[in-house]
Amino acid sequence: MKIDPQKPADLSAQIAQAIRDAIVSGQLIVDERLPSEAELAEQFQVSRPTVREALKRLAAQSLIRTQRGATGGAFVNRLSFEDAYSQQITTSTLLLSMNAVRFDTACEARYALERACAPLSATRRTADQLATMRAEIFRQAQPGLTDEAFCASDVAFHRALVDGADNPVLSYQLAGAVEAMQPLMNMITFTARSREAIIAYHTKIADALEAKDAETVDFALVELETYTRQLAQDVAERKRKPA
Amino acid sequence: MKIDPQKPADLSAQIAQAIRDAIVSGQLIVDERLPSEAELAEQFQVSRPTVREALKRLAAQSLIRTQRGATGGAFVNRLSFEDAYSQQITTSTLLLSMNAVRFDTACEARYALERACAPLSATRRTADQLATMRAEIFRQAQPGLTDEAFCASDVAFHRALVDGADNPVLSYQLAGAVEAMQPLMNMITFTARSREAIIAYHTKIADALEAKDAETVDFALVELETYTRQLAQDVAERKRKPA
DNA sequence: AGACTTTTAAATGTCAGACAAATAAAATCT
DNA sequence: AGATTTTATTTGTCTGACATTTAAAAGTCT
Repeated sequence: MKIDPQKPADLSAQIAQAIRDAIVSGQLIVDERLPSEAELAEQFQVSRPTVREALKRLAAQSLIRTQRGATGGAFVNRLSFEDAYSQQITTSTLLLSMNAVRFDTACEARYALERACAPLSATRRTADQLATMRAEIFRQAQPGLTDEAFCASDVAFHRALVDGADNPVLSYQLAGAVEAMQPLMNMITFTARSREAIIAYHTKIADALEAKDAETVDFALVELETYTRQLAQDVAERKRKPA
Repeated sequence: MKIDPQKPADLSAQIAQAIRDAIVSGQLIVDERLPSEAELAEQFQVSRPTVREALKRLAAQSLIRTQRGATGGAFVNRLSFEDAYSQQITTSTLLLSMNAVRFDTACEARYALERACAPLSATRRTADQLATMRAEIFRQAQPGLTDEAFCASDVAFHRALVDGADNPVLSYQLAGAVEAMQPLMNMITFTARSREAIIAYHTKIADALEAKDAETVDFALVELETYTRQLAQDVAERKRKPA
């Protein structure tokens, strides 16, 4: 891990990469303490600020955590699913907004992934997750709900569906896909009638999950996808011809 | 974005979060230049090293890029799919290795997601992607191939399948799931017979994709998943009773 | 002796000021 | 006009210092 040729790029980036490699390859294990900043500076033959910049890079990825005080230092962090979620959501959101991904593309991806969860969810969903879905459906039916609140509730509903698969890896992967769609969905204005339609689909999904009927869940998801894409298309067309 | 109460945590983390929020919310747009480090230091009433640590955090997430020289500075980066891939692979790999996710869980997630791509891939795969899959199958049949090389080729094969869906969002989401599995797969020793079996499944998948037969692709993937999980189970049992 | 308080040492967090290197625009020269 | 040199700006790095936090060691009192 000591390797550090002084030729090409930023020293702090090189040092960060060296430590990152050591973590990923397992040379540094969880909760192990890194040498102090002064020691690392000596080891890499750089100054302490440079080492610190490298450590901050790693901290930004939740690969290490730092602690002050006598027994403090930088420790290899056990990456939690929660940390991974939030990073993924940030990344996915930016990816979608910065690359001008078409609504259809994002929508297709989201529902393809969600349908992958559905059969598992139909088998494993807990009563608790079912209750969450019912509660969100109830919330969505409230009059006077803003469009944004409606979307947030929609995300919570689908999140419960995904978590029903009882597979943390799947939940992690899908958190990005579902939540990153929210800003795009927020561009849609939901009329009372369209809300009613969406709630009907949600109810159908919840009912089918309760009955552990995977096929019906899948069918309802396809319908919901079609309907959502139609809504977005209408909005786009109305924008083109505003009068 | 100027807000910065000096109460709780590290200043550099706060500053990074403030700038990150400005980017995510769209206040700072792609390719826009941030104020110079000296100006930021003045603006936030901190020293330049503190600002630099904050910027390094953002650089670690590929949110900004820096450039030296007269017209240099820190610029809001257009997050590329490629950057997002590599970040996701690092995160997923660590998540799997650090949290001792069971092989079955990861495997289930991977194949669930891959099956989500399959119908799209059956419709849209290009001749080029098909050729890649054939080439990887050919490589997998070479005698004297190490287990690691076999796994790497396996990843490349499945990667081509996923890319066949022609949906960058899906490709991005699945890159992590597929590639992060590789270290786990590397723990399996592939006998000549098991390689033969896997190659047979791969061939079946490629044939079905060529024929645009989504149903057969799905069926073959299920078979491959079952077989892979059986292999892993055998390895685990042999470890328990080594004699 | 045991419990409490004080001191001390080690570590990260922050600051100030300086110089090096890169880079493009401005100024200068041929 | 074109090529060259100068200059200014900005990031990258270094040195040295002080502040803050924290736990262990030392000391004190009952």
